[in-house]
Amino acid sequence: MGNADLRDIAVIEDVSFDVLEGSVVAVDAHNWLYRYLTTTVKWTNDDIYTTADGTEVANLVGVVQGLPKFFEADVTPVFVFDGAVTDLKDDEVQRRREQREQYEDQLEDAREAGDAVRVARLESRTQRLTDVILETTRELLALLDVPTVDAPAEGEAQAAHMARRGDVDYVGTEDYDALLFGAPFTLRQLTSSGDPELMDFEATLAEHDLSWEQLVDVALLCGTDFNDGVRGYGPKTAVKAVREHGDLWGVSENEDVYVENADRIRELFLDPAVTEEYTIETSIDPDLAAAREFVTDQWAVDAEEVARGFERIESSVVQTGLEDWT
DNA sequence: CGCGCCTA
DNA sequence: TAGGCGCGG
Repeated sequence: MGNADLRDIAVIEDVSFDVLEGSVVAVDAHNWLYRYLTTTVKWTNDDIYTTADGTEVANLVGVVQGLPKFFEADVTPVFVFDGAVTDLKDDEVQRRREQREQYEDQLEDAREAGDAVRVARLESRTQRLTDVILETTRELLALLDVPTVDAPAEGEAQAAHMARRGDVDYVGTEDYDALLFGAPFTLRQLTSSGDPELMDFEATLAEHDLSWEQLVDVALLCGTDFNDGVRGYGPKTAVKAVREHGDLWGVSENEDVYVENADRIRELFLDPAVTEEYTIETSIDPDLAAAREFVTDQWAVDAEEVARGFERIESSVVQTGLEDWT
């Protein structure tokens, strides 16, 4: 079920944060948040991020700690939020829900058995983006004057569309799917401490002598978020087959393979629901006092947890502003 | 080369 | 979740 197969096909290089200076990145908000909640927060005490009534607000800490990385590199993030899920995605959502319930059962067992390592591992999988998390993230970003865009459907598709139009320079997501949505340049590992990876769409097509449509067909054979791959087809065989037979239909006729919903999934990647009704304001003027009040008073996050993050936001945004005026 | 299993 | 290893085709 390999999305990771795409990694073998993609042309990826390490870049330094310096080269991103002055650029705009359309960040897949759900992907970024999920990443933050499962990596950063996992190692720390849950209680810090939970309000008195048990509401999880670790996302607020994640936003405050995660934004300085962008600002200090003089990179403007645009957070793109998912809209409605497609029918196909519903299946996937359902599948994940079932899997999550399974994990939660296992988590119970592990807790009872006192297996701390297992508990930590399972906890990272049962994280989820609640309505409260999404809503409070939006509110905090608004207070910090960070631009957001609401996608009609897939946030990743919307981000890719914005990049294709030239309204942003990069898509930011861990997901290799961005390549299938035709995002020209995708940045991975924006949440981790090391250098980001840059995935190059045109270079990927050129490397394998494929068109965009053919690349999607290759992915359909290997497997995507929306379909299981065809048994026996990995990156190498799939590329070879598509090039030999032109497209998925050619492969189907000649090699007796069948991909369910192929035409719908193809369309999902090649012509997804996106909007051009958005504005991206790159000069950021955060209301830090209001943001602090929101996080530490309204949501009762320990002020010490976010003090350093707010300081970094304050100094980096002020510096950026000064640079802009010179 | 693909895949499943395992470990970090 | 990614990367390495050994099997089987």
